[in-house]
Amino acid sequence: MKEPQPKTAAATVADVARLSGVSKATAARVLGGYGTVSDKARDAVMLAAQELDYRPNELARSMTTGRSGTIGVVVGDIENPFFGSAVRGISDAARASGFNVVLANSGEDVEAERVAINTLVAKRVDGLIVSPAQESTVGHLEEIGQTGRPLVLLDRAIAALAVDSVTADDRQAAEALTRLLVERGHREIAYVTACDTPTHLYRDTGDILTASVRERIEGFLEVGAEAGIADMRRWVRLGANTSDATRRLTIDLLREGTPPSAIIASDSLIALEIFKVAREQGIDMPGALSLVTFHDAAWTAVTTPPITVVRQPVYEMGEAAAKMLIERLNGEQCAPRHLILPTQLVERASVAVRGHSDDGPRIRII
Amino acid sequence: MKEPQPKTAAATVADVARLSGVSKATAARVLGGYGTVSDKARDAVMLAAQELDYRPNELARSMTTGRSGTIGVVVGDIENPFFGSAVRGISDAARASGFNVVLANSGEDVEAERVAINTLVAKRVDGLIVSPAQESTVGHLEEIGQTGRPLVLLDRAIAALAVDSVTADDRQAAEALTRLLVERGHREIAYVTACDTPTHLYRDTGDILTASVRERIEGFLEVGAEAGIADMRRWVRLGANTSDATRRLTIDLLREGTPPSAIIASDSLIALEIFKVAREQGIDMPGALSLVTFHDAAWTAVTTPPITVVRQPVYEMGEAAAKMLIERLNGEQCAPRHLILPTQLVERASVAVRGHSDDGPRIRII
DNA sequence: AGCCCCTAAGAGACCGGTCTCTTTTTCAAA
DNA sequence: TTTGAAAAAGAGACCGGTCTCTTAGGGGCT
Repeated sequence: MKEPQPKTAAATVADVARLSGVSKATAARVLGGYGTVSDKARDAVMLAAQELDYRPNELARSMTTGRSGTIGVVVGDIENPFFGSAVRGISDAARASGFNVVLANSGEDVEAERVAINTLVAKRVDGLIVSPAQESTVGHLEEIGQTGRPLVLLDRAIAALAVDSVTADDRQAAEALTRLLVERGHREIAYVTACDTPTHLYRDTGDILTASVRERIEGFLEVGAEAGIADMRRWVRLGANTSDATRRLTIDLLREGTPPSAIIASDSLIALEIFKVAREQGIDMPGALSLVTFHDAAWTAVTTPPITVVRQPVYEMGEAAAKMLIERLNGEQCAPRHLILPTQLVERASVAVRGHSDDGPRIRII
Repeated sequence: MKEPQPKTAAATVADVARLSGVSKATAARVLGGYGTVSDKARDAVMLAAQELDYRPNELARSMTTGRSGTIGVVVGDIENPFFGSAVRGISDAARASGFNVVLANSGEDVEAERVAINTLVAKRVDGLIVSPAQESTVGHLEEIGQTGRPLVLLDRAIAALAVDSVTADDRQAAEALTRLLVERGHREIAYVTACDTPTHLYRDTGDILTASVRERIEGFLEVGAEAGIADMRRWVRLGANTSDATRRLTIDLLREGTPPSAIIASDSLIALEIFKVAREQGIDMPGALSLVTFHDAAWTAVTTPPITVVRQPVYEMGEAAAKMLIERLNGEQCAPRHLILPTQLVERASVAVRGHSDDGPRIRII
């Protein structure tokens, strides 16, 4: 029935036209599904197309139409389940509207991010969804707008950039988490994040170049201040961007003169590593150490104790970002929109109640 | 210095040529980095390019060169950490060789897979990496070859297809897992997989359309037979392809007259759900139920008890697949290669020793 | 029959690069 | 100075589609 023709070059519209005895224009109309064509011509063309195993060349099509039907996505690390879910949301929404996804990993490195964006623009993606590594370096993001392509920021908004964004309500979430701990009697609460500064030290929120993390730290500090905890800032720990770094940082933290009685992890990868360290060191959880984290990763529900988390609607964030982008591609011209999705505190069992007398069990690592 | 020109159409080689006062061909030589050009001309062109904020159009370039510098990847579900790691491996290797990745989710549905492949071919990806949903339907995979594009199968080989593949040693892994359980005295061992048949019933390995799973079940059955366990086949359970399905299936399994004393989960998503069910039902693990799984997902190390797993080199599998594909793209012409990476049994604490007297604790769910 | 409108089809430019082929320039050796 | 080969630059076809513009037919209406 169908003859495989491995060596022959792929059939083109012109080939089909020739075989079916119509002009290239008519064949193109049938194959491209536009214009008006008689049934007779249509049948002839379709037959010839099948005969030649014609496959349209989207590249050529994109070239003339100026639309590639492709959206570029740049995330920090697709291996992180957070981005895994987000990309799935993006990709489902994109497919529903006939778009494809080109994926690039930045490894949270701005330079890699810049290169990736340039490549994607060169490939003529119709629009981009980016989870920017840093807020301070935005030149490459601004350039996207200059090329006339819409951009949607995912998970991390940048105030200086007048573009759409989809984020979770990080500030509120951090406040809820911190307040929970404070209400349970905790006063030594550490906040551990993958974000980093050149000195690896935290002085003020201006140091933090990732909006979502900054918001969280602000919420954390504010609730601490409200509760009258002195020098809350010293409890912020940066640079937990690899499992090794997290491990070292956690051990150092727990070895200090006054170790924290509770830790807030900025993402589930960090929480996992902290959990492992605590378990290895034989630290009773939550008795001696409470742990809460952002991102309701699948595993947080099955540990002993299960972890209290803030659930971010990650899949939905990805989905919303893609939908926003596609609206822009369909001509939506409104002012930049900032969609902030609500989070949900999921209380499980990783937070202990501490007496105010400060006589709870103490961690001791040698 | 640089003038943003938002409304102006993107600058082309011809524009740059005009401004710099050279021919289009010369400008193209400079911008495209080929041919020989005088320093004077080069400088003029570069200056003009900067002035106009020239950005190359990869689409146009691909059209003439016939190479898009893009590889298409079709996986079942990017949300599954298994594929997350694999895609990261692919994407890192691809980038190292200057390739981009277009990602498509099949949702383990052959029809969606077919559509995705057609789209990717239409987009003129240089080659594809596919984790095929079914072994029985290969027409769309064969067509890839007919278009002259190399294909590498990931995680699931298909004997009928003469193409490269990268898999883990599933057979050996299943044998190791089953043998471990048998040696610990287990004789009622269930195997739970996401694969399914039209009847949802398992008769023989011919029913299983995913090579990796078939190999695993064969290994499972063989070790069972060696151990003299009667009718091992009845312990194979299919259709755990959503968390709800897994949950129902697990509860049914544990309610049977003779429930299993151990379960082998075919992937970490299934294991997670089984673990949750066991915990909810108050089943002592491993005392009343042992659990082992394929895929050393991050969480398996932190549960109580931690789960004994088979570690597959997932990232490396993705990496190897991409490297193989790129070799083909660079003209490698050898016969199809089948790379089988070794797995590793990671013994943790989810397997109990059972006495031969069959008097261990029994599961009872009402 | 004459006129008009509408459908169908063809011709050919165009998108933005690459690449071949040809012509001009450069420069060193004779 | 002449000569010749190599280097540099230009002209224009080409990739495979889309799309505009033009021309050829086919009723319906007066």
